[in-house]
Amino acid sequence: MKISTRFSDAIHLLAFIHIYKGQIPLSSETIAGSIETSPVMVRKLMGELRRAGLIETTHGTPDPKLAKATDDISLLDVYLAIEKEKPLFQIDYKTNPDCIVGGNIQETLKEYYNQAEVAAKAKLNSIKLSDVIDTILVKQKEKDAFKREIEQ
Amino acid sequence: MKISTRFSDAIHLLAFIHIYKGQIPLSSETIAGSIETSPVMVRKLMGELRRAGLIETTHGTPDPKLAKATDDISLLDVYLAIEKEKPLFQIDYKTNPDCIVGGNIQETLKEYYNQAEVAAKAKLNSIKLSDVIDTILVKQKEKDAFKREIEQ
DNA sequence: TTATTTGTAATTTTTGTTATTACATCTATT
DNA sequence: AATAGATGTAATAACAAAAATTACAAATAA
Repeated sequence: MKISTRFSDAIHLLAFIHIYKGQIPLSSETIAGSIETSPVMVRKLMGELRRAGLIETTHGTPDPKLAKATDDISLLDVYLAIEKEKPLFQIDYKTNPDCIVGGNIQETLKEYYNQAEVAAKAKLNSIKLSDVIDTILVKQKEKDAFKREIEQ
Repeated sequence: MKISTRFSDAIHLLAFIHIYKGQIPLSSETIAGSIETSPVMVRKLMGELRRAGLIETTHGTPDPKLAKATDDISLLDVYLAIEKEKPLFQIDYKTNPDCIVGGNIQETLKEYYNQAEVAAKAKLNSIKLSDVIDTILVKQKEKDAFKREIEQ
């Protein structure tokens, strides 16, 4: 199949809206240009973020807004908006039920996988969109400073 | 993102070897019957587990052995043997480098994603193959007891 | 030396992801 | 109110990674 970057793209989208709001028109076309994906994909992601209460959009108007402060949106909020109930670690449910291992491995791993998944989610919940945006802006400043340096 | 069922199947394989060792011949055919996959897949997984030092096999002989005690093999050991460097959360590397967001999102998310990944891995490292096997055996005993009950 | 099995490579099949096409619906402007 | 430009969504095609299959050399054990 193909590896999904939807979570990564959704964070990109939110940061983009916050950083470029008021600067350029925020159409799905414009946003898609930054993510380098299709406008349809952007609109689909925005639909999921809207239903999760993270952004507000108006039908027909290219002007999405964040529905909350950037320090009130965690990466877990975004993850859940996009990935929903999808487990982080995939369990093989097609095993031989008549075997001691095949018949009990699912229930067993479900417990242990969940512990690891919760640990990751707790960490995602501690990271806010504001952290991501701050880091992006710092990295950009560093790039600009280095660029000026080698130009002299 | 997301992990295939190979991780799940590898744990299955190790538990199967431990539980059925000496009881039945442990050919890739037999093991594949419990996982409900192909013998070739089993041999591939066994190859990776062998190279990671978790099992010992002999070419031509259907008799794999665990290379360590079951409480000395953690789920993280198995995960790393199978998934190697593969990140738990996928970053979209194809974004517009001329955009502030598109040009810095990868480096930014790499840091934060890694924090979440480490949290999950630390938890996986605390769970041992012995825990998995104990849980499987307890669940089987419970099944057997319940089955006897409704038969009377 | 023969049957069985492992170890691997190469190829095909399967399946989830992304891209594309199409269009109804809404907004804003004239 | 008519038009241009946008969103929201469904349906379909194209694509890419995983799993299954096929094939066979090399090793073991009888």
